[in-house]
Amino acid sequence: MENSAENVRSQMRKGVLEYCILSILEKKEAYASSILEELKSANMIVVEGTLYPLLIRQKNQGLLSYRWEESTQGPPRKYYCITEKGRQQLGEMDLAWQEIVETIKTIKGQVL
Amino acid sequence: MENSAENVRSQMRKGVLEYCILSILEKKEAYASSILEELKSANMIVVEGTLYPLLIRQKNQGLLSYRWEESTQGPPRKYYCITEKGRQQLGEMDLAWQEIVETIKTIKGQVL
DNA sequence: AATAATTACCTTGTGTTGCAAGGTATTTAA
DNA sequence: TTAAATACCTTGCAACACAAGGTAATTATT
Repeated sequence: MENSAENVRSQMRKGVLEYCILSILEKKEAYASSILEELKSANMIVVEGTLYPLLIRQKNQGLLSYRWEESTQGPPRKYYCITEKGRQQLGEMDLAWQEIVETIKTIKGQVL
Repeated sequence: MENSAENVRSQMRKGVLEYCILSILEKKEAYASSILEELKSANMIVVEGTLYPLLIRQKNQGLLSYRWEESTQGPPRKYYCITEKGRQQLGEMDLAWQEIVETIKTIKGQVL
């Protein structure tokens, strides 16, 4: 019914993906395909059907803005850029992430 | 429409909660209310409506078993216990968690 | 004895998220 | 002119967390 190992990873990605996107865009603007590559090279497998709706959601929430840019090879690219509101959200996410990492450490206790 | 800071935490909990439950039950058997308390003391806020379906899901997947035990104060308690299959799943989750922590570090890059 | 408080269990309905599996449009190479 | 590559996007589904309810057993209070 499910590939256990892959399902485990998929579930853990939830909620962390938005954090990853904002973190990537904090450094420099990027378009969807390049974000996919950066995630892939960081070992986080994400598919288009996940990323596009996510970017649109974050744009609708005012966390991102975008501009079109012609490409020398292929169709135009939609470059996303983090907004001030996005930076604030990212700050909250940094805190939330650190808290969760600490929580897991606490629960795993002396085992780890 | 949403409390941003709390929503961020709620989303990040997704997928990690199952990991927390198995980790808690790895150490010793426990019943729902005591699991709630342990999570709370580790700073992870979870409500009953989240925990009960989760325990039932994990039991149905064969990751947990349970037994009833009378209580000296109140109704009987349902003590959950991790199974061998649960331990295997926990092993996969340990790996998945470490991978995600590494991934975030990679993405945050030299910033952190 | 009747009522309230406490402790423990559980369910239903809703919104969010990730994914599989599709699709459209532009440019370049064959 | 056809195919390949690149880039965009949508629809339908399943899993999850949560709010807001509810039931049942024991003990304390009136």
